[in-house]
Order: sequence, then structure tokens, then C-alpha cells
Amino acid sequence: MARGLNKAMLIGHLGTDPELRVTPSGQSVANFTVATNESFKDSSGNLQERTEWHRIVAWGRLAEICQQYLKKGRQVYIEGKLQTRSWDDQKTGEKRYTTEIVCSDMQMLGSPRDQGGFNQGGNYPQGNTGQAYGGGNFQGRDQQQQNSGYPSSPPGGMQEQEKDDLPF
Amino acid sequence: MARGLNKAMLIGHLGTDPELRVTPSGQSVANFTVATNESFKDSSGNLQERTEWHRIVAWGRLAEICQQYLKKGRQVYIEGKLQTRSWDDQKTGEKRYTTEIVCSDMQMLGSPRDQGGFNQGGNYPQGNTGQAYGGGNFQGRDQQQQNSGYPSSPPGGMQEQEKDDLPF
Amino acid sequence: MARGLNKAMLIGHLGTDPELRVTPSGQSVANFTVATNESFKDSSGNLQERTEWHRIVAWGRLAEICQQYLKKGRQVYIEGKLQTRSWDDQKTGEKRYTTEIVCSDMQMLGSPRDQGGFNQGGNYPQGNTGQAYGGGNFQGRDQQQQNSGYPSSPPGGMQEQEKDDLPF
Amino acid sequence: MARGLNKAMLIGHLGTDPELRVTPSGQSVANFTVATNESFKDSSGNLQERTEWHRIVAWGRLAEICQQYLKKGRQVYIEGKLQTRSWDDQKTGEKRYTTEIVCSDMQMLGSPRDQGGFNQGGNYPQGNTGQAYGGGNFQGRDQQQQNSGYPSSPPGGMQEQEKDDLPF
DNA sequence: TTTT
DNA sequence: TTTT
Repeated sequence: MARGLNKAMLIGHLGTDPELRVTPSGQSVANFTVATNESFKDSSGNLQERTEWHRIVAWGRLAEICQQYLKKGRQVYIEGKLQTRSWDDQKTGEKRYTTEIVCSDMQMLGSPRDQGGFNQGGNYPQGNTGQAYGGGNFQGRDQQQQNSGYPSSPPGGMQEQEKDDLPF
Repeated sequence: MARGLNKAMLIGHLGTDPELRVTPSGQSVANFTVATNESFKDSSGNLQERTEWHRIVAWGRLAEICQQYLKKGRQVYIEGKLQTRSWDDQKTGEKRYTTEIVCSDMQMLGSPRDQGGFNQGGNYPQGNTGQAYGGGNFQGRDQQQQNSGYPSSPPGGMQEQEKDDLPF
Repeated sequence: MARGLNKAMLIGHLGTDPELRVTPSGQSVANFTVATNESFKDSSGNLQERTEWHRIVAWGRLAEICQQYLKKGRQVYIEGKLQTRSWDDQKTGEKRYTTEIVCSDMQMLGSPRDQGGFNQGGNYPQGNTGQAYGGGNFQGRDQQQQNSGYPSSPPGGMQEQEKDDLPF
Repeated sequence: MARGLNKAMLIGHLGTDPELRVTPSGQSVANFTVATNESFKDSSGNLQERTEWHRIVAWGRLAEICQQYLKKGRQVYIEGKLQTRSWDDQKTGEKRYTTEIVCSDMQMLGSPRDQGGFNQGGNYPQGNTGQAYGGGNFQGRDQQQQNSGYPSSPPGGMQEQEKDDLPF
């Protein structure tokens, strides 16, 4: 049987506004990061918090919805698949790897009124949200396949980040 | 609210036998990789297959169960959380990052009789499996927290791999 | 292989305040309902919304956390397993079935300030939340097993509901 | 925000061969059951096993794939959403409820050679599997929406089952 | 480096 | 770089 399951699910907060780019072939791509927080007691019994950062990629209509409605700090549910891309480190000439979640479903959580920076324009499209989501979800799935031919080299906007040696 | 969701779920096949180590503090750790396969039609309408490789880490009792029962080629369900570790690249002095799934639940899929290399010893413990699973699952959760203080430098056995510049 | 996966995950809003009871054996049990909403276009292309109601059961410490912090209208993430209980319909003498989600993880979503009825007492325990969650989660798992011997007859509060012919 | 998450995920074995019907409007529907097994220690420390039965519904192309490739005993991964349908009990005149998983993704697990009753015809379509899956998945999603207008009365084949007082 |  |  030649299939499997590759699924990641997050609930967390955006660390950055989504950045929207368009590939040479005309595809929309949005990149952003999401932080998930975890509480645990350390060996001394003290409550500790740990933050994990995740790199998210969305394609097509879903990318545009992310760019339009998501802002830094917003709480979201993200569903997608794990994908490890490789690229050549310009500084060292080595091959390097980055793991991302290719988003196929996104849900905004909490109330928009409650989210800093979200409702600035005051025109949050209540009636249209479901429709936008539905379309986004469909395109998310569709794009995953077509984008399989997308070059694995990092997009232009990423090279500055590499200089800082940060994962994103 | 200071919590979130960080979950990864895979169904795939092991690419390597699990390697079991023991940390200086006496914790068992198992490392292995899992391949997930995806079929899609490319732009020419041809059926293509893409394989994604995932790096898995299990701790404690669950690590021992993985090492004992899993073998290269075995089909498994893996559930866990995403974790990006950083380490210093000895060759370039740069900080580098690896994303892993810290396993909290594992299910062997298919029949053991059907799995190459699995039943060699002939002593697959039918009656004991559920118990082993149950304990493994519990320890999986438990260990995730205690291990939060585990040094983020790569364990000894990993440095050879880095020399090859492979993600795992 | 004698195991499997039985998982349900919801993001929705509580339809009722959680009701906390204590079983004869001293176990805490909380019952509440969660609505999930779905948007879709009907055959005429009109945007429709459909609501699905889910019956949630939590045990032990997690039950107490639910009763303490969740209120009608609150947005939550629920993770658990599906369980179909049977009971005897007093009116007809027939065996009847109810499917519930036995909750093993719960996350409050959005901001507490934004939630109607949530912050009335003004004493939302900031520093303690993570700890409460952690404990709840662990107990959620633990209780699922011990409670397997819990009588499958419906809890007292349910029989009134049946009279109204509501699913919960 | 008018959306949410409603997801169920199972790994288990079919309790029945899928039954394929066609609705008056020409939609294919497949019904089958899946058992998930869980091991736990009871209060006396003895290992117990509990089986939970789940009722699965698939629509459209995915229904046809299920009917074609799945057989009683086969191990599968099922992903879908929870849906509670109501219908009128002919015997008592009461409204009754059944919870099902509306399947949007299905993966056959294990090896087909290893599955009883699976490879009888000897013509398991190796090259076509991925394609069939992909289409099924897409149609699974698509059908969920169009089928929202499907009458909630129970299909003909169910009434016999009710006589036996079985959940399915 | 897996599997079909 | 998020949130509580």
C-alpha cells in the first residue's frame, strides 16, 4: 500500500505578520511563524514554560487569506503536513535543511475584537469568512500537489534571514 | 491562556532500526526515521510519488519498546510533538537546527508475521504487547517533561551523521 | 497487533455550563456539550452553516478544571476518544446508545477577557493555569482506564433530557 | 469567527464488508463499521481489552473505493468528521440518534497479502492505488458539503439492524 | 533510509 | 518573534 499519513496540528500565536510573495509561475505563497507554548514542572517542581516555534507555509488562495486576516499575535489553529526543504548555505557551501508545515487548513481563534492589530480597519468581513475559509481550504489541498515541482531553493526573501543564522 | 497544541501524526515505514542510547542522567533515548509517502499528479497528469523523511525521538520506556519491537521497514503510527533543536556545526561554527518529532504514542501496524526482519526471533510477545504499549505511552508523556532540561547539544552518536551533512 | 487509534479533536463553543457530579466510587465527572460550526455552499451556491453538537465527558481532575473554568459560550479545544454507551430507555424498555467524547485534553481558546460569563469573579488564576492544565491532562488519561468499570447506565441528570427528545 | 474543528481519526479493523448504496439523487454511499481496541489495567492490575465500535459513512468516489478495496477484518486508518443523525424509531415513534464518522480520508494499512479476504481476486491494482486514493480524498471532501441536504432518515438496510438492538 |  |  503506497500511502501514509503526514499531519501536523498546532494551536498557537503568530510571531510575525504573514509575508506574501508570488512565485515566478504566479503562485501565491505566504510565510509566517507560529509559537506553541507548553507548561511543565522541572525536576525541582517549579512550573516552567517552553515555547516552540514553527515555520508555516501556505499556498494559493489560502496564502492570500492568511496574509489578509492574520496578524502578529493572532491565535490560530494550523493543520498541514511536514516538509523538510533543503537549500545551499551560501556562506559555507553546505546543504542545509528546514522543516516547515505546509498549511492545508487554518482557523482563526478567539474573537477578532480581542486581537491586537487585527481589527484596525474595522471591516472584518463577517458574512464572508466562511466562504473564504472554504475556498482556502480547498485550494490549500490543491496547491500542495501542483507545488511539488517548486524549486527547493529558498525564496528570495529568505536569504537575508539565513545571514543571521536563524531558522526563520 | 498560556497553552496550545503541538501535535504531529504519521503513518509510515521505518527507514532505519531504532538506535537506543542512555543519557548521562540515565534516560533511555531511541532515535529512528520514518518515511511517509504521498501520491499526486504532476502538471502533466502523471502520477508521482514523493517521500518525506521524519526524524523520531522516543524517551524512557517508550524508547525501549521502540528499540525492542521496531525494525527497519516496519509500518508504524507515530504521534508526538514537534521540537526544533539547535546545535553547533563543528565544521563551520554555525548554529544549526533540526526538527524532530518527540514521540508520545506509537502503534505497530499490519501483522508482525508480514514484516521483514520483525519476527526473526520468533518470540513476538502477543500477550504482553498491550501492556508494553500502555506503559510506553504513559512514560512517553512523562518523559517529555523531565527531559526538558536535557542539553540541546547533539548526543554523541549524532556527530558522525553531521559530518555527512545529512539531516539524519 | 492489539491496539489502535481512537481520537476525536474539536474546536468549538460550549453549549452549556459543565455539570459536575461525583460517582458512588468518588470519581468526579463533568458533562457538557460543544458545538462545531461548518460553512459550505449548498447546491444553489448559497453559503450555509451547519452546527454539529458533541457530548463531552471529562473525569477526575480534568472534570474539576472544566467545571471551574469553562462556561457556556466559551471557545475550547477538546481532544479525546469516542465512546458509545448503552442504557435502557425507561419509557420503551429498549436499549439505546449515546456517543460521547471522553476528554483527555482541553485547551481554553481566545482571551478570558473576551469571554462572556468567564471572568465574572475577576479571579482567573493566571499563575496556576499551566499547572492545572498539566495535571488535568495527566488525570484525563489516567481516569479513562480506571473508569472503564463505571456503570453504563445514564447519569441521573440525563433522563429529563430524554423526555425532551434531545440528543443531550 | 464562524468555523471550528470537527475531526475524528481511527486506526482499527473493519467489522463488516462495506455496503454500497446509491441515493435517489445518484450519490454513492458506503457504510461499514470499524473496531478500535484499547488495552488497560483494571483496578486489580489485570490487563483488560476494550473494543469500541465506530460507524463509518463514505460518499462519492471514496465510497466506491471503500467498497472495492476494503473487506471485513482489514486494518484501516479513517479520518473524518463526527455527525449525529436523527431518525424516527418506527417501533416506539421516538426520535433517535446515531453518531457516525463521515469519512474524508482512508488509508489501507498493513500489506494486502497479509489480509484475509482481501486478495481473493488476485487483481489488486498496484499502479492505480495512489490515484484512486487521491481522487477519493478529494471527492470525500467535496461530497460532505453537497450531501448536507441528504434526508436524515435511516437507509433501508438499517431497520433490520435496529430490530437486533445493535448500535449498527 | 521505508513502503507499494 | 507569540501568548498568558
